[in-house]
Amino acid sequence: MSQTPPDPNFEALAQRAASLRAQIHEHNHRYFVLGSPTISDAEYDALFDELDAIEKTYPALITPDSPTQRVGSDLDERLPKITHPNPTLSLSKAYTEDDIRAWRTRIDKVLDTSARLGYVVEPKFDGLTVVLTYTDGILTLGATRGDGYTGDDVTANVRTIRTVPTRIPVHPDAPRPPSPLVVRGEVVMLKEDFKAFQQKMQTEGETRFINARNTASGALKQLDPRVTASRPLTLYAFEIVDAPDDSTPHSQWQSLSFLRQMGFLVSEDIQRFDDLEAVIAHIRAFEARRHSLPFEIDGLVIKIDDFATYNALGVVGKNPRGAVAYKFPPEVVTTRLTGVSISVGRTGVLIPNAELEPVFVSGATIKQATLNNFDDVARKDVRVGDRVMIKRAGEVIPFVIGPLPDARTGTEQPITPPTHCPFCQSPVLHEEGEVAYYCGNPECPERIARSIEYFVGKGQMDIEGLGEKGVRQLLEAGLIRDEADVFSLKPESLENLEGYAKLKIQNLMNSIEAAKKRPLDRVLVALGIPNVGTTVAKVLIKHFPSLELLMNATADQLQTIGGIGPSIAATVVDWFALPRSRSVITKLAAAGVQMVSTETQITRSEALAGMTFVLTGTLPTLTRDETGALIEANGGKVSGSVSKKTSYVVAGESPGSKRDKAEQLGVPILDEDGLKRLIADRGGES
DNA sequence: CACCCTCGAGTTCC
DNA sequence: CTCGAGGGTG
Repeated sequence: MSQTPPDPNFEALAQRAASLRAQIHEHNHRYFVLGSPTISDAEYDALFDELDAIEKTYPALITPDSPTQRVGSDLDERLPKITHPNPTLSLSKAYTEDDIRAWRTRIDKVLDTSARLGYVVEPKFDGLTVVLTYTDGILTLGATRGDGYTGDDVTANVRTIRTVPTRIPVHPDAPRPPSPLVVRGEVVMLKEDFKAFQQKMQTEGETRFINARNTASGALKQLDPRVTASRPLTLYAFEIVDAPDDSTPHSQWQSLSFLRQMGFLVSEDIQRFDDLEAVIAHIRAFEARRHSLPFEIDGLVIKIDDFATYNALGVVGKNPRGAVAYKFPPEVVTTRLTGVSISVGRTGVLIPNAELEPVFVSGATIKQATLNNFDDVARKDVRVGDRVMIKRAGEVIPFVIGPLPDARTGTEQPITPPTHCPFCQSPVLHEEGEVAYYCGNPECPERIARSIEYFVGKGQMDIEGLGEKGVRQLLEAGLIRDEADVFSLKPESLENLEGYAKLKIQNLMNSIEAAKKRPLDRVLVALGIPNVGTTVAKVLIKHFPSLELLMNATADQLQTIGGIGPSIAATVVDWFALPRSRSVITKLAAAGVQMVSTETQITRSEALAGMTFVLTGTLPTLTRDETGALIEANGGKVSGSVSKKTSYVVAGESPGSKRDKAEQLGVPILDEDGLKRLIADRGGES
């Protein structure tokens, strides 16, 4: 060992280490004792790793009480303690592919061999590790991992978990179990179970259950096993800790089948590889589908398969050398809710938006997230100033999971629905039993801006070159006041506007001209009548093939149409009764916008008549719109959600949850070719 | 009246 | 993509 050279930063690092130790101690206390953490697991890990790194560089800075010197504890003083004869060690962590390769290189040094090694890759469950002891096949002890050496005795609680065999073998013809048999497993709450449980508790006014892991942990540590029994826990077995030598497998991969034979639930998402690069490729692929797993994971564990080799590798510090835990980049982080802004949609609904201290999650810096509605805010009890947990739902849309109430200082401000529209000051409306709060003023400038944005948007009038910014600009310049004014824009008046060059103006004019020929059902959608989207608009136009006719229809007449109930009928009639609506329609007609249905419904065949399709993912050659048009042209229907009634799901590259749902319900799945073949087989046209 | 299916509306970042 | 709510059905 060489002498550590003096470092000008030594003082600063010593201070930093002390501060990290204090922070980690506090968070340990909050997490393990109070059960209410104020930072996310990933942030905790980051603090820990930073301290660990400092101490590795300057071992002189290690103090006996440093959190790095012991394995984290989750002991609960109310429960009886047991001592583990075979302590559970923690695994060294890897955050990058190179970390994994480095792990392999360290192995080579120790073994002094480049022999081919087998690897088993398992999900790293985000739950609680428990140790189960069986004597003559009877479950005699169930204990939490605790700090690895000492755990809580939760035998009675563990027995209530359905996937824990209390007596093995489960099947009479299976081999007799060795005795004693000590098995390690992970107690988790499956995502689906957690969701259902959370919902159930919410209806009973309990909103504390924020994440599956903490809920599972709480459930397992109940003093009354009946409470545990009422919570949907699942145990996955993943390791044989101890058993008489001659009777058990000699590799991890074989132990997993052995555990299955004994009647334990073992995850199906475990694989074995002979090559480290294959392991890495697997990890990369796995990360993409981690969300379609039934349980939460925060990474993958890679183990050397062969026990003899694994044991020969020994232990360094508190980590076995034969395994490594690869951690996914964090997906749940905490940040501060600095404020709430209110937006008004074109329908008048007021939506609270969270303003966040910028934070990096799942590949992007988030500084804003929707809070959906005020019911949600009240249910979660989020307040301005709170530290909140954030994730990106489906990897994309930022989502506020909930506050960390224990991090409050007392200065946080509750969020209440406004009594007046922030844009036009008119009183806010709220129907009893409904979630939404409305600005009821159809002339509200913000609502009008939103309506026009929607009107020119894609899928409606589809005027290219005119987006949100452009609409606001035109409104401010006084060039438009409503939807119809878009059609009377003059090239000359645009010239003075910032950002409008000759070519851009020309393109915009062409686009506006083209919009006059949109089919009537699209015009109807564009008008933005509440509850009238593509489907409803099509139905309405079919029965009332001109705006003139539709405008004069009564609610009773509308209700006779299938799919139109009292609610839609009322909103349609009400909307046409508004002076603003009538004026817009008159102006549109005057501007030359198509106001009658040309009704040359280009149904080329009835090949798909009576069938409903749901689209997900990206197809190789057709766009989403083209696929939909193709299906409709052949008499089929396109729907947004998968159900038992769905005939086919058409899935392309990187499909979403709909594909999984289809598999669940047994709905057949087609690719693009499959769809084309189906149409051709039934005499349709592509 | 309680379900299930379907639709509509709004959603972030770059 | 997800939620809330409308419409229809048993």
